[in-house]
This record gives sequence, C-alpha cells and structure tokens, in this order.
Amino acid sequence: MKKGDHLFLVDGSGYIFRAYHGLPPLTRKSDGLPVGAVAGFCNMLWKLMVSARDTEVGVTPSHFAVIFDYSSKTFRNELYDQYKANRSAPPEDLVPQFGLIRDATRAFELPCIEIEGFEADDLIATYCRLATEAGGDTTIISSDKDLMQLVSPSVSMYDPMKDREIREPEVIEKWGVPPAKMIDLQALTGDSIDNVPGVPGIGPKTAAQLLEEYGDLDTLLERAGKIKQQKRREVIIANADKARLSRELVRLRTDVPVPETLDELVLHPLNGPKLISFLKAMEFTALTRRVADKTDTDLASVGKAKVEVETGAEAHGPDLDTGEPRPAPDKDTSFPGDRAGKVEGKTPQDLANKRIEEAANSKIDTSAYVTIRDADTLKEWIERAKDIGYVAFDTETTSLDPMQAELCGFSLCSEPGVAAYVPLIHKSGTGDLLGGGLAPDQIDTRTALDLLKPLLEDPSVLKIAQNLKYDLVVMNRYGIDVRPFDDTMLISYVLDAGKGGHGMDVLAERWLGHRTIQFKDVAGTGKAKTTFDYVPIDRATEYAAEDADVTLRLWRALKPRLVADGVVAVYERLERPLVPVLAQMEQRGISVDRQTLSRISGELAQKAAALEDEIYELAGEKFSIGSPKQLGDILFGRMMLPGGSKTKTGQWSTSVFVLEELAAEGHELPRKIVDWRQLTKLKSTYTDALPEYIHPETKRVHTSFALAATTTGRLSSSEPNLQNIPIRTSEGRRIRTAFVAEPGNKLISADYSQIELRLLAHIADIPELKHAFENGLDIHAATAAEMFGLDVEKVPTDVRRQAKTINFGIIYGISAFGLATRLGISREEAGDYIKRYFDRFPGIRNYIEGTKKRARDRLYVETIFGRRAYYPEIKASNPQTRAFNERAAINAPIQGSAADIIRRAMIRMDDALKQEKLGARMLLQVHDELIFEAPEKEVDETIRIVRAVMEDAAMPAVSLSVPLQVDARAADNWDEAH
DNA sequence: GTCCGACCGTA
DNA sequence: TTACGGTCGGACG
Repeated sequence: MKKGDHLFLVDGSGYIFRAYHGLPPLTRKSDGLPVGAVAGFCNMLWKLMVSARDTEVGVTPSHFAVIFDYSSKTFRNELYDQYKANRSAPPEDLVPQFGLIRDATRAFELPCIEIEGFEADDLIATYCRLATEAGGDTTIISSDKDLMQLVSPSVSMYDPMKDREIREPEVIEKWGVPPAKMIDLQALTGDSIDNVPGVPGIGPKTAAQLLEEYGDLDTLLERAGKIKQQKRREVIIANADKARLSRELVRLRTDVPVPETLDELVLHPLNGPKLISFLKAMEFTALTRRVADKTDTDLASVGKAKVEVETGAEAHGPDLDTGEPRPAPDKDTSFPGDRAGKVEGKTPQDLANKRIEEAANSKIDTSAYVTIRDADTLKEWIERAKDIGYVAFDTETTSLDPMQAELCGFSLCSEPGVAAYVPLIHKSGTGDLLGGGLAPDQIDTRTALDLLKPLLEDPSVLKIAQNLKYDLVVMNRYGIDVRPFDDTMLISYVLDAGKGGHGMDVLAERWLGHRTIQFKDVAGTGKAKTTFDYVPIDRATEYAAEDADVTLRLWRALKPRLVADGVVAVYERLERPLVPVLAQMEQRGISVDRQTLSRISGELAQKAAALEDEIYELAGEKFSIGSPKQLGDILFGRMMLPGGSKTKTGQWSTSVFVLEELAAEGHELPRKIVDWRQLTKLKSTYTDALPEYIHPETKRVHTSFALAATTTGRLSSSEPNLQNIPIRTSEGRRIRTAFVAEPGNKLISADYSQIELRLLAHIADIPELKHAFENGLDIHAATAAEMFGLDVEKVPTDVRRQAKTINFGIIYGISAFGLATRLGISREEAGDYIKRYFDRFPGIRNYIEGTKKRARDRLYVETIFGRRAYYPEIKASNPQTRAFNERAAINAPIQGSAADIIRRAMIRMDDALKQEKLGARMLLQVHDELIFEAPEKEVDETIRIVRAVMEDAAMPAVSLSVPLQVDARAADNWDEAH
C-alpha cells in the first residue's frame, strides 16, 4: 500500500445488527430462511465496490476487507469479567445470517478477517494504523461510536445507511469532543450495552464539559477535588478506578497480529459467476441481474451455490423429539474459502467437536454401495453431486505410478454412506487364462469421462479427494482438470503434522474408528497380485466406493478443525495451491541421458571389481563386502583391528567414521572398503536405478513429490528420489551430468543461499548475524570473528570450519555431545564453544529456551507462516526421547519456515513466468533449490524472474528482517548449472 | 514375501 | 546435532 491508496474496512459484525434493526423486517427466502440482513449487506458491498465514488465518501477503494468479531470472549474479559456480560442472545431469525454474511463476503472475494481474542474494532484499529503508516487513507464502514476514536486526517468513517461521512467535525458535533478524546469520554460515560461501567451519572454532555475544562481524563482525575459541583466531585473521586478500567476497555488495540497484510487486501475485480451463484442461492433477483450486467456474465450459465446454514437449534444437541443425534446438515459451503459456520454461542471449536463426534459415531456399511453400469445412472449421480455442491472423488487405476496408470474406474460420494463405483475397463475371468476379455455392462471410458469432465471442472462444485495429486495427474492425462478441490490428506497434514500418518487407512482408523478394505485384500499380494482391472466388479465396488465414502466423512470431520485450530491460511495458501504445481512438475519430468549413466555404470563396475580383488587379498578370504555383519567380524574378529565400536544392536559398527579412523592409522583394508562402498552405492542407487525410471513414452524421469510426508513442511521425493542426487564427491557429481536439457534449452538451477541461517537470524533476532547478511559477509567467518574477537578477513580456515559446524549445530538443536563428536574434540571443549556462542549471541539462547517451553506448553511449534509441527513426545520421561524431541522442535521452525518460503515461490512461479511470456518449466525442488528447463534464448530473463520470485517469496505475509539471496546459473546439465 | 537395521546419498 | 528415501543383508514367516 502506498500514498494515494484507499482502504475500506467494513465492520461486518456491527453491520449485521444495524441492518437487522434498520431494514424492513422479515425478508425471507422461499424456504423460509431469513435473509434480510444478508440482502442489505450484499447491496452495500456491491455499492461500495462499484460506485463508492458516487456516495459521500467520493473515492474508489484500492483495498478492501470485511472484519468480524470472532467470538464474544476477548482479552477484555480478562480485564473485566463483566464486559458485555449482559448481552442477550441475538434474535432467532438473525442467527443463521451470521454465517451467510461471511459466505457473502467470500462470494465477493473480499478478505474476511476475524481473530480469536479480539473484537472486530481492534482489527479495524490495527489496519487503520498500518494504512496510515503506509501513507494511505482509510474509510471505516460503520457508524459505531466505539470506532470514532480512530477518526483522523487519514481515517474517516462512513455510515452506509445514511450515506453520511463522519470526520472530525461530525464527531465534535455529535459528542462535543474531538476523536482523540473519545476514549476519555467513553471512559467517563461508560456503555450500558457493552457493560462498560464508566462513572455513574456522567453522561456525554457532562463528560464533554469536564474534558473541555480539564483536557483529559488523567488530569481530571488528578484534580477531581477541585470540581465545584459537590455531587459530581464525589462521584468522580469514588469511581476513578472504574473510569480508568473503562478507559482500557474502550481503548482499541492497534497491535493485533493481523493475519493478512495490507497488500493482501488489494481489491480484485469481481468474479461474476461466483458471486452470481451465491446471489441466486439467496434469491436476490434484482442484485443478481445488476451483477450479471456489470460483469458481463450469462445468467443462465451459472448455477445456484450450495450454502450451509448453521442454525442455533443445532447447538442444542440431540433432537429433542427423538433423542437421536441430529442429522448433520448435508450441505456445506461451495466456497472453498470456507468459514466457521459460527454463530453466537457456537464457536468454530463447537462445530469441529460436533463433526468429530459425528464421524466417530457413524457406521460404515460397505455392502450398501452402488455399481453404475449405464450412462443415464451416471448422469443422475453427477446431477445429484451438482445439486449438493460437493462430491468426494477417487480413481482406481492399474498402477501406483500416476504417469503409467490406466484408469479402471472411479467412485463418487456426496452423502455419507451413499457412494457409487463406475467400472470402465474391468476384465472378466482372472486374466491368467484366456486373456480375460472386457466384462459386460460397463460404460465406455470416453463416454463416462465426457459426462464426468463438466463435473470435475465445474467451478461451483467442490471435489474432495484423498491425495488429489495422484488423481490429478491421472485425470490430466485423460484431458481433465479437477477444481476446485479439497484434499483430506493435506487437511490432516496441516492439522496434525507430527502426530502420525495421513494416509486414508490411518485416518479412517483414527477418526472414523473404521478399518478400510485393504488393496491387497481385493488385488491379492505377491505372485497372485493382479491389477485393479482384474478385480471382480462387485468386489471393486465395495473397495472403491468405500474410499470415496471415507474421504467424504473425513472431510466433514476434519475441515471445520482448520478454522477451529486457526490454520486455514496454511492450508489454503501453502498446501492446497501446491497440488497442481507439483502435479505439473511430475508430469513434465526431467530428461536423463541413458548413455551417460550406462558409461559411468560400466566404469564404476570395473573399479569396484578391481577393489573387490584387493579386498579379498587383504582380508585373506572372500566375503560379502556389503554385509556390515560379515565385515565387522573380519575387521574386529579375525584381523583384531583396534578401536571398534558397537551399534545399538550389538553389532560391530563399520561406519565411514570407524573405517576412516582405521585408515588414518595406516590400515589398508578399511580405506578400500570405504572406496568400494562409494562406488557400489553410486552404481546401485543411481547409475543402475535411474534408467529404470525413464518413461517409455515421454523418455523422461518423473519423480513423485510427497506433500505430507515430513513433520516440518518439507517435500520429499521418491521413485526415484531426485532430492539426493550426489554432489559432494567428484565421482558422484558425474551422475548429475546425466540430467540434461532438451536441445535448444538449458537447465537453470536457482538456490537460496544460507536460507536457514538467515531465518535463524530473523526468528531469534540476532543483530550480528543480520548485519553480516546485510553486508554480504562470509557468515561462518563472521561468526568465528564475533566469537573469538578476530578480524573477519583474518579468520583461519579451520576456525571458520569449526564456526560453520557450530552454526549448523545451532540450527539442529545443538548438544555438547553432538558438537564434540562432529568436531572431534572433548565434551568440555564443545561445551565451552557453545557457551561462548550463547554469550556472544544471547538471542540464540532465548530462542532455544523459548521454543522448548512453547513446545512443552502446547506440544507444537510453528513456522513464521503459522505451520504447526507437533512433538507429542516432548515431555517423555525417557531423557533421550525428550532431548531428541527438543532438538527437533528447535529445528522445525527454521527448517519449516524455509520450506514454507520455497513453497510460496513455487506457487507463484508459473504465473510469474507466464506473465513475462517465458517458456521456462519448473521441474524439480531440492529443499532450497529449484530446477528449471528454459529456452536458451530466454535464459537471462528467466533467471531474473526466478530470482525475484524466490527472493520476495516471504512477502507480503512476512517481512523478513534479513535479505534472502538466490544464486542462479544455467548450463546444459545439472552439474554445471549448480 | 515382508520387515528391520545399517548404511549413505541429499538439504 | 535436523529432515528425508533407497539399497542391501539378514532374519523371520
């Protein structure tokens, strides 16, 4: 936000009550749902968004947000437990409208902001401050006197019902004091509605007069004894404390940790279809037509949105007539933006709890599922899904690899227990004999997909899947996109990272108390294993439809927890948008040169064979060199070499560390074993394995990125793992030369320099480290210089090496023991180093102690973007377990914040490249590095864009106090590009 | 056939 | 001292 920008802040909660009382009563939808306040609200938003210039405000907003009260409990209740205590429950026909107004806000695609523990007014105050500091102007859409304290030259208020702007003169006219004195005025007068005590008998007139005379509340209370009127004097002296308390109650907080930065409040163009589908559902015909005209939307092409209404009655538990648990509403919002469904007395936590209980108590009957065998029935199911507005979807295929998988069928479920499987290419017979022809009564694949595509791509129907990325890759290969979507695996990951797995089987067990049918139970195992198209259709239906049913139930159980736990933004901004990005990267794959690998493999084989002969010679016998057990027996048993150590299972350790020690003492054999291990490792894990992954059609290697595999938020890569391709040794690096660009293209590697240390400097707030990064110093040398009082330029190399080890140690949750092992020094010396480090950088100790305490208090730690990582064993009685969890908890915010930053860069990257009309494709992510393939002629421009996106990736959500630096290079292969 | 530990490749 | 995944040998059924 900058000078000249204009922020509109709508006091959503205030508006609801105002509209309810100020508008014609009882506007109802055809089904009886009261929507008067919603109607007024929508009309107001519409007016402000398209024609604010024509109102008394007279300006067009550049930024816009709607602010709500989160719940009635706030920090003010801690100041004064009677605050707002005599508020009565809202009128019955207003209750369902609370959620609808949030839905309306989202339909307008406006930020809908609420924070636990704060009133809307505090958020508004905070945003006013931020906007003013940024040089912008603000208009608060409200006429609430509680907000008048905020009026200033850059902040005005606007009463939408009277089309009246409120500035300083209006405040003085109404209250007799300028905005700056409103706090003191309210402290004296109190507020019977909010139960702010004030001074009894002092009303606005008297208060204004007193403030006029004494200037402010403090002066007035100080000199209260001089008040001439006896009664007034006595009452003010007697109630001075109440006045002071009242002042704290009415003073708005301007330091609320608001989730959205100003820049995220930028007003976007209207999404016509989305808004219209909501307005249609609300039956606001006049406004619907106006919106259609203005946004050039074809009214007929837009369906009605599905809107869930949480009524107050639901909060009261079982149905009073039957005693049965009330059926949960079978509708949910079709806006993935989501909302709490919250009404007074019914918090997001209440809804989440209710849903979890509902899930745990439901029974799953796999025999009730339907097999769809004809197009007409499929059409009916699709129509039903459209009506309901969401559908759980799952594919069944011939392979776990989505790039090879052939679609066997798919399942749908829009209502718990009501699920169907659509078989497409199932075979009759086992397939072993007679080849197994196509089983009868299956819809032709093309016909079925032509019917399915409009559903999967329908913007008003939410598709719900477990691990959607898999299905997305498969469906993309059949020419179908899937959006919008929710992913139960990712929801679980955001909620419960660190508490266990997020696969459907474990989630079903955890939340539904249900054991799902296992794939191996239907497809067999080992030699008898078949692909899914050979599973008999009735058995396939049970298995596949159950998956969709379970997915839907998990979604119902877990989705509300995102709001209750305050992690909606993590899910919506860091998790969900990455799914299509990764799906594309996986589909693109990377080109790996088979000949290069084959040549290296041959050389490795020769060298290894030569070493083997020498090893047998030295050992005096042939043995399995790759067997640590046999090797240990030879080295420490037969040859009686010294200095052996044991692993935790009592075996001799033959780790590199042990072998290197022996080699240093002059033994020949251990050296050769180390070399042999390196060669065979490279051969078996890389040069021999990688070619097996070259796709027969694309001729490229397609890894799979797991989004929900780590506790910290990092991705992982498998089949093949392209995040552990060798780089440290020259022999290993040769493997990277096999990763190449297509002719006419280059590979670009862009990596964050020292991102974790930079984040440590930011998070722990270490001025010396920040300074070093700002000035582009060698960070490890600078650390050494700071620790030992040296000149940065003159740090000896091995002192620098030690400082580097300590720096990494800090990030990993250092211990004297670990550092000693690493540096090969005594525990005491290592302890001294750590102490010296902490003394030089006291912020580090604070960070470590603070993080451990938070982890113990809450069982989780979080990244700078609010991603949580749970450490449920942080309080284990076993000191080793506890210490391990503490170190992991210290590491997680740093590693996780870095992971979040590169995720943000990846999410933005494709758009940024497209905007510059660049043909670059993002192929791989290796934790702090992104690999692209780009047309040769566009390399320089691509690097420019890539660096900009990566370096600014934390913004605007988090403004780092340390610059991020990205190094990027282009070459024909990965080795030279890195 | 399946599981686990040791080892080792990456950030 | 953090976070992963793959390969191997060896034990178990």
